[in-house]
Amino acid sequence: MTTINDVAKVSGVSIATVSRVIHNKGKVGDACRARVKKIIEELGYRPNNNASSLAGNTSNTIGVVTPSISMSFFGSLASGVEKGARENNLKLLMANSLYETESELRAIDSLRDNNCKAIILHSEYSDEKILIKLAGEIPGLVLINRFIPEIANRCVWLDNTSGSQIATKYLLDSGHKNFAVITSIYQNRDPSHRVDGIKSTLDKNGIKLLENNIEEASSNMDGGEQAVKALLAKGCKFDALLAYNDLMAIGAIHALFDAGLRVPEDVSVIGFDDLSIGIACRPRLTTMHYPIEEMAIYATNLAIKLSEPDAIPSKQTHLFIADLVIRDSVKDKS
Amino acid sequence: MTTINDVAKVSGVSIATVSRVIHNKGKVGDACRARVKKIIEELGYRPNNNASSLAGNTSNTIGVVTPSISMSFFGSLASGVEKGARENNLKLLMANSLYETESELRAIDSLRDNNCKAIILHSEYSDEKILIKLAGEIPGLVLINRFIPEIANRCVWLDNTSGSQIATKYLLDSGHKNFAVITSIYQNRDPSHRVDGIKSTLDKNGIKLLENNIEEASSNMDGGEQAVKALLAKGCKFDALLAYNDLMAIGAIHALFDAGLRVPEDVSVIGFDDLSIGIACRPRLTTMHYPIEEMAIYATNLAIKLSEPDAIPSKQTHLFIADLVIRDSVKDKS
DNA sequence: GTGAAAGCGCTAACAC
DNA sequence: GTGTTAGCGCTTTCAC
Repeated sequence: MTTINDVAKVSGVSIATVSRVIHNKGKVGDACRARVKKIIEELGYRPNNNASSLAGNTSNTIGVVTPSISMSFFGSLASGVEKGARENNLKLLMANSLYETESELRAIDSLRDNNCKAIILHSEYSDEKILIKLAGEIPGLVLINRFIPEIANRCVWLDNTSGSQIATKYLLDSGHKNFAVITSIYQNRDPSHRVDGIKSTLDKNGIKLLENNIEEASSNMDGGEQAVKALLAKGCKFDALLAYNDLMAIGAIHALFDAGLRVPEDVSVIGFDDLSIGIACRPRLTTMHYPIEEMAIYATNLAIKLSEPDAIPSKQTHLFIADLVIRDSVKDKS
Repeated sequence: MTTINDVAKVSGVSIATVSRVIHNKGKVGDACRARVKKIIEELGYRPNNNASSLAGNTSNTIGVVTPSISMSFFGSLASGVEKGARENNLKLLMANSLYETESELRAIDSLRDNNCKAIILHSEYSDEKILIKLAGEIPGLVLINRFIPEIANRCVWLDNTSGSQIATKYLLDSGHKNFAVITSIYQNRDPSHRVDGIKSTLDKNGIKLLENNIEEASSNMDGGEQAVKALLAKGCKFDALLAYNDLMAIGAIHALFDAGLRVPEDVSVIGFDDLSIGIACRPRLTTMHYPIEEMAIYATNLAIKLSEPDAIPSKQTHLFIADLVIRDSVKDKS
């Protein structure tokens, strides 16, 4: 393995000079710089990141922790962080948190051990106190998809409420009158915000969403099917169905179809997230676009900025808005 | 930041002893070991990975490079590597290669700079020579989804030919007679092997697959739609359609449906890969399961083994077999 | 059993 | 402009 010493020796300069030309800083004579560059090239020298991280007390890695990278949504998230990292010439360290607070914490620790410059954390299960403490300890920590007022500036999140308001409004505008909602059994954060958005919009338009028309289930395709079956079994009548997310929406479409109902002719269905799976079903799913990749890139840049020693604290939070993707699962009755 | 020195000082021993208790090796008195452990706990000490990598000339990271982590298939791959890494107490470094040889190489280099112990590489665009050279330089390099005879032992791959043979056989056994194939415009490796498997199986059963019944397109949903439209436009008649992958298969189902053909009543469709998207369409897709996550875990363990200094070279290659997942897109006419 | 000490490859003062 | 040098936090040989 060729080291900075080898380069220095061959080029007949000191390692300090080599270091200077590598990082393009400090003063180096033009001829000297050119020669060293050439030697580096010839020798195929590449700096050892571990050594420079150790010596410089920084690292060129950024970490991301998500529950499970194999899920489409988190794949997009990771992809965004990777892009951001690449643009900033950083390496990406990844850890799965596996949907529970204990392993989530372990994942974060493992990234810290590697001296990550910044960490993007999608935390679902750790409570706010822990996260606030963590944020205090790690300057480059940014939360994605979660808002905690005390560390507002470290949060990159989506306005779920306005998202579902837009969806509801769209259904209303296209002439729907009887609404049903299928949502997650875990009525915390996102699910509850989305339901709130629906209720408030309906309220404003003089429509009361009956509790009977809300069904909770797992937030996946199966859950969607089950929820719709339950709704139907209760004798619930509706011409518009708002699903917590795309997975549930697709399950819902299947259940509706199995029950002899046509989408969107009999029932309009709208999802949330805009996963690529939304164009695999028929009708293609109308949904709210969750700009997760864009948010992840943003979060990455933010985290890098915050990790710098001269970062200026701010009270600004970083809120994104979902927008409507119109496809074929909603009928225009207006 | 608390270092090994702090721990040593507080426990009144040398750093050598602390290092010994951390790694559970070498001889340390019981009382001493217990005390040091306690102090480590109390101080919340965590070893600095960069320092130990540097000093020990190894690292605790494993790298994975795939074209694009946001695609479902590669998400599963990465997920497998992550699992393998976690089981071995390693961190995962990730890099996207973006579908071209130049950035693929850059990605690999960036992982090497970090002293990765092992690297799992899904390479589509680099040629064999480069990969063979790379394998020579990096003991812990394992290729996934690619077979290169010269470095057979470093390849974890799938038997695409047998996979499509199984699929074809299934269609034959269920009474289909008229076959059509939609495949990728890039007829290298996987796509051509899969087509080969189909042709040979058909041949053996006295059926000739007409060139006219093979259509090439992009290997995604749109490509699947286009290919089927082209087939239909040519006046091609078929009751069984083999798609290069699930994405194309789903596109095909849509195109068939749009043309007024029912799946599977009029045409049976079979995919390949077993992406989760296969249950989002109706009928649910019958397909070949590509055990990519399992393969990735296997590859990770292999790479770790190979990276060890006393690794024994072997001529064994690591071949996996796809198996049939029967759902609803194939009709039993037998 | 335990400690001293020599690096690992690099960065960043500081000196010239 | 360029070189010297003191570490960064750790592993590992070698003494005792």
